[in-house]
Amino acid sequence: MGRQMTEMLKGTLEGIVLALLTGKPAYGYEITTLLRGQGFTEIAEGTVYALLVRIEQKGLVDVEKRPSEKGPPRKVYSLNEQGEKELDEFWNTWSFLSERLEQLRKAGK
Amino acid sequence: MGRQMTEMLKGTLEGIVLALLTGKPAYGYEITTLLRGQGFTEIAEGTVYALLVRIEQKGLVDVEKRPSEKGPPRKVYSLNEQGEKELDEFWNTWSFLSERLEQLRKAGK
DNA sequence: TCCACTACCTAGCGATACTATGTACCAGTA
DNA sequence: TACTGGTACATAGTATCGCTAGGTAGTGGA
Repeated sequence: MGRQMTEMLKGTLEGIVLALLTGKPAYGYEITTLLRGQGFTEIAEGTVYALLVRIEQKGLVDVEKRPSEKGPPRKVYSLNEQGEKELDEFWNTWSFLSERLEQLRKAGK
Repeated sequence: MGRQMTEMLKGTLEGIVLALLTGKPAYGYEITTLLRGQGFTEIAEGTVYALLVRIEQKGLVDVEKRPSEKGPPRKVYSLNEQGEKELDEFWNTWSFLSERLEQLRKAGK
């Protein structure tokens, strides 16, 4: 992963995962492959699991264990009310930053 | 500063400062007030100086010391060729992330 | 003399993504 | 049986970066 991308993902990756969970619960392995499918090809598996532990401890998601046909049981995460609130704030923060950066980009050329 | 914003600035603040420097050299105190003027009202002064040290050590900027009428001498930073290259990469990384997030936002509602 | 503004700098801290590695379950196959 | 590969989760250690909380120094005005 590029150094820039690694740093830029700090803070945004959590929002990305929360966004992925809106409406459709998912488990860690699934989230990793989802991210890879969306172009985040170099996200480390361990990064995702560590993030999931964090958002669970922050109380942003509910967890349910479900058996899998193909391996160890899955931990399915679903966004709860607090998680939705956090996601709202994330979009607000993102919008602010995004607008400032687009202005800067325009000004630059 | 909000926790989310603090984390999201990681990686982007460097790009923001490099963008501010395109075409118009500036010194640290000036950059801090510029940032404040653009809405980043809570950027800590120390953060800016530490960042400037970093981008200088990475060779992204040239530095020139100039006397000031109102205080200690200023260190004026100007973007060099390598800095412009880094800024290009920054915009690429930003664009990638930005597009993914806008897709996610659309999908979410 | 004291305060405010200008201007720069730094040590220590907290949060987060990455690296590297380990564990475990199952199916197919040689 | 033994091996391989895919599924699925977990974590210790590291590096980076922004913030906190100070400090130093020059100038001018109350």
